[in-house]
Amino acid sequence: MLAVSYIEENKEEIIKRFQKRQLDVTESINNILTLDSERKNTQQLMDAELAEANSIAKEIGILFKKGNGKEANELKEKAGKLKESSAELKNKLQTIEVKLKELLFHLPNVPQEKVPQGNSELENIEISKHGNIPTFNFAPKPHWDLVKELDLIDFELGVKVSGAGFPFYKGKGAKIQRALINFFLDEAEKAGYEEVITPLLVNEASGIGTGQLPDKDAQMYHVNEDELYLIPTAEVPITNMYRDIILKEDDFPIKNCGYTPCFRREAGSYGKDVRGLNRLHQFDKVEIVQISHPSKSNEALEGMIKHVQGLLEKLNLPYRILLLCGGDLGFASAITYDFEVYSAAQEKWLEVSSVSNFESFQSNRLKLRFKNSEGKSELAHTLNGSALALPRIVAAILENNQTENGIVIPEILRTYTGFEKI
RNA sequence: GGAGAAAUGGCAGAGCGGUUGAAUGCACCAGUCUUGAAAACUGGCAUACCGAGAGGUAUCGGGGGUUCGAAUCCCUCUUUCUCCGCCA
Repeated sequence: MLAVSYIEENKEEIIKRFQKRQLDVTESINNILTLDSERKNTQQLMDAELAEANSIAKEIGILFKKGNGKEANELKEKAGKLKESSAELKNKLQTIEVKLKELLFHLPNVPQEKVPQGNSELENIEISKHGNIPTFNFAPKPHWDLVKELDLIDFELGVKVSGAGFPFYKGKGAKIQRALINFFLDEAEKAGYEEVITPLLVNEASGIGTGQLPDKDAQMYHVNEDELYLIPTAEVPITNMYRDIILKEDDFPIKNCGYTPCFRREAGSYGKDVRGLNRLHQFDKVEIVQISHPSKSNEALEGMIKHVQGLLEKLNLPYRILLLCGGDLGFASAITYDFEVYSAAQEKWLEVSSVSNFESFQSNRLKLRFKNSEGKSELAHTLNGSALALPRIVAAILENNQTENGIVIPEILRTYTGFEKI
């Protein structure tokens, strides 16, 4: 959520920047500014009436103490009338505030200057490409065939027990999951991220804080009975640890990491790239989160990119980094880099990580602030990234490392798996 | 799940219808003193919104109500604690 004061001060620039998202926000920004000035006017009127009512109430108190009941009763009548009209103003103010919030909630974040304009993923910019795409002297098999032959992952069993998109990992397939989780967590810890184990169900306020609610509620599983949501990413509980908090300047940077399963309904995505591990309702991910001083957040973003790169290089996977164009940029993000790993058998790039700077967009919803050097509270910046999401990494390892006599486990993982080959 | 008690500033803790945005202590910050520090003393020390400012408004777990006036009374929700039950 953008701050109204920010919109007011940077109106033209914001409208221009939203063109990167292919959005014309002129009208909604004008509406926001009009509503906000209405809000101010109404509040001024209401405050004036309340001030008068308050001073009358005080007078009445004094009169009663003096035993001057007659005069006090006259004042009571006056105060009663003031109460009625201020209640009307209060209603009006609430209506305005609801409308204003509605508009602000539906306005996405302002893309950074370097974000390219564009409509869809086709216009994302490839920043760099690393590693070698493997070649085979046999026809490489896609991971869904490999996992079946080797009995590593059982999709049908998942369908029976839960439904599509909820696989069982078995034997060495399960071990690889655990190995990757531990490897990712160890690397994050080395990079200065403190590990947390979070709740997997969160309340509505948390969903609003990080921007999943009120708009994308169709993407989250909802436990109606208890008004809780299953987390779509550890970003939600980790970032919400800092909701309603005022930090000190020397608390920065705050770095947390956490492994969680992630639950996504993936409503409306049927039929597209959903085979095997490519798209699941439940998957595992290690997430890294930073709370940063506004002046340092882009630097922090660079650090997170380096960290993810390090993981992919240690796993020896060919990957590329994309700078997302405005049209493909997430609702809450000001700038996002995607990491894609090459899948040899599917002959395509699979997204395995998304690293974003949300600037103050989430902080404003979260009321996550810090006292700046002048002693004033200012919104902090939030960032997060996947480091990494498991399923497509597993897919790429299986597919890229297959040989005629088995799948070779990346060297770095062998101390975690305890085996070198499947 | 049942019965009871409670929720006040960074923390502890008063207040239980009327100059209470809130005593007091601790913590913290600044000043005096000191070569420096400690101690002592003096002052400051919540958040948001409105206002150029003076200042105003709201907030004592959340929401609603009674009243001219609510931290204080009522309703409701949430959370915590104690006891009982259940349970990895």
